[in-house]
Amino acid sequence: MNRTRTSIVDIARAAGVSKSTVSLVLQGSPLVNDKTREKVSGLIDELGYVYNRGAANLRQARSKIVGIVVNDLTNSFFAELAVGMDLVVQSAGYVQFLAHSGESVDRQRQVIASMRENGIAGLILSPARGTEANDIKSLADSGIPVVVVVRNLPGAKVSTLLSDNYAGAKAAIRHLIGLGHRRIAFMGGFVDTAVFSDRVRGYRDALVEAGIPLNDNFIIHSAPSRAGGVAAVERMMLFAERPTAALCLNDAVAFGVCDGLRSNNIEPGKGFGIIGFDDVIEAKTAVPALTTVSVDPQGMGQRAAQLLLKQINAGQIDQESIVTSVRLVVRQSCGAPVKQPEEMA
Amino acid sequence: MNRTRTSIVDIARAAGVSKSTVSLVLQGSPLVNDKTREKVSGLIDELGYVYNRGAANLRQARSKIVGIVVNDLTNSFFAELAVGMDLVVQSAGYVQFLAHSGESVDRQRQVIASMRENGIAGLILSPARGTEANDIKSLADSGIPVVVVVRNLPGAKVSTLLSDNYAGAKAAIRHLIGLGHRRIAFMGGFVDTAVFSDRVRGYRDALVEAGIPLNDNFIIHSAPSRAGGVAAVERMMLFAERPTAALCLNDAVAFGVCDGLRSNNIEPGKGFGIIGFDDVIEAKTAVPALTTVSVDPQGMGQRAAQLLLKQINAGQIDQESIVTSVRLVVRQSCGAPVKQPEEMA
DNA sequence: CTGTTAGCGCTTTCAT
DNA sequence: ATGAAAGCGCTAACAG
Repeated sequence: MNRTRTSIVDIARAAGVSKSTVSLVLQGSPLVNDKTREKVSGLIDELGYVYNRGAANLRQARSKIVGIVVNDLTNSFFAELAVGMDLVVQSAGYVQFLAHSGESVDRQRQVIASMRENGIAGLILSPARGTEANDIKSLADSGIPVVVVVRNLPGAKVSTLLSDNYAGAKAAIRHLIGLGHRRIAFMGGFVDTAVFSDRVRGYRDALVEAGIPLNDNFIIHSAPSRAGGVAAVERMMLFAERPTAALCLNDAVAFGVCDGLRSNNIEPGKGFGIIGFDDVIEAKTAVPALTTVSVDPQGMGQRAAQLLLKQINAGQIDQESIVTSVRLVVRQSCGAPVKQPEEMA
Repeated sequence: MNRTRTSIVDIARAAGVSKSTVSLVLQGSPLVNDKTREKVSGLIDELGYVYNRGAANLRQARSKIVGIVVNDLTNSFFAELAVGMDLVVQSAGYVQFLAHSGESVDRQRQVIASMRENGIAGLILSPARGTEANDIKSLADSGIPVVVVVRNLPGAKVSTLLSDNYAGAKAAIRHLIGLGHRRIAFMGGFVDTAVFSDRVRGYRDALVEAGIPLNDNFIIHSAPSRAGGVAAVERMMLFAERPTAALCLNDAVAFGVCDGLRSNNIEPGKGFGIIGFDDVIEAKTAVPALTTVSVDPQGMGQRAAQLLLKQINAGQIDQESIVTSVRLVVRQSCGAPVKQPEEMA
């Protein structure tokens, strides 16, 4: 209940040594005599001393605090991302300012500024929609490491963790093949995006790897939307030898494919294997049992934190490096246990 | 990219004033001449000065940092709780250390210690299972306000936010009455707990309020477990005039009631209105569409944060005060939109 | 209105 | 192995 906490000098006086000695004890220095160390340590918890890390930070001009700003903690994907970060941050002896931007760039800017004033050693940002490279420029320029996750920030000179579309597509196709499918389509999207071509490449390579002949008709282009998914199914229905499963460019397309299948009296999941990339995370709750390909959020969080800590310790920040994260996770909405397609056509 | 950040003296020198003056400008003091203020402010963002809150904290022996420790951020209930706290903490100009204990008391203890060293002005704790009053005693004794939420910590002399069982029960019954039910049972539990009697009191009062005669047979005692729920239904089936709905002591009982109804060929929700108190939060995912009575997590988070800030600003901590939180929220697992019983018996 | 002075609690040479 | 002294960046009296 003391108004002024007991400090290093209090325990120094009590032990009859100088504060330097106490400081050395605190740091576990080997230069201090065992007997004094013992006495000092005794006093330390006898007097209920608590270390003032703020003072140390000031003196040393560094801190073991990292900032984490997440666009939507309410979304279980991001919550798990945060938990993954928390795990490694904590084990490394750091603490985190963890804030929720609620997809507001204003709030995000504000909170980043505040964290900076509070002396964070680094920042992990899962950007709010509409964030620009500029929003983290001054921070990064001041030499504080920044790691961006999940969403890309074009033009920002910081390390970024995005999902590995190629590997993800490959894993998804392997999954379908493992379920016994041989005729597998790729639905949705056009050729002009990097995302599309990476995913198609993964799709192709996985088929080749399994010795399944490629059939270019099975790459069914359409708008990357729910309507596009419906359209793709309609197109597919015309085929003499129809696919028994499909990988969809994203979850919106996948929803559309479900719609399309149902109006053709095919039960998605049962009659037709279907996996969607989980891009439009916000829509996740819309179709409960959809199997999706997505990054493992906790794992991604851990990697992001590790990356940040590495940069902090190196005292040097990566410029322009883009790291990609792999890992297929079959998830339903709500992170509930996996539900697989139970039969195949 | 400077190794040493520009400080208050740098800008003082540049402006040809003393650092006190700069400090005053920073604090928006009215005692400073408009012209100097202008010059100083100009230099401040010209030189890219960033305020060192740590130094200020040290000098003032206080901080605008609060600690928040949550037992499971992965659970959407607690994630939303955290978001509610974040909202008010941030608007009050504070930052938060937010950590996830993962239901580990060790981890929790560790993280609280770390936050304390980092100079938090207060702590909000959603305790890990097994937490004891002792775990926060020294913190509270040192004069740092602590607010405990969701779970009670018997013996802890701190303010605590728990749900208001009486009001919750009342709200639940009103809800069922609003759906047209008149014969409503209360299932599960025995008389010896405060929780039980509060809930039954709410149940009774709501019925009286609606002019529905009480029928003591409709209070069906049973173990507060899933098995207890099944047993309660069996008992109920013997009644000549059966209830058409029930409020269950907790969600475990409610699950049991669902089981029991199904084995009697009654469809829960459709054939029989059923609401469970949402105590066993961990079980939430087990029954997707169960209607539950629970506190609004965001609202509770906000209230907790407000309470904490009030205590921080008062410079004085509540001892032994227990605040209760109201508010019926009809939720399914995953926080998905409400699904109501669509018909009544 | 503005400058001087004296720390907050710690770490860190540099002596001893 | 331990102490003395300086100083991190800021605020708070107190003078002027």
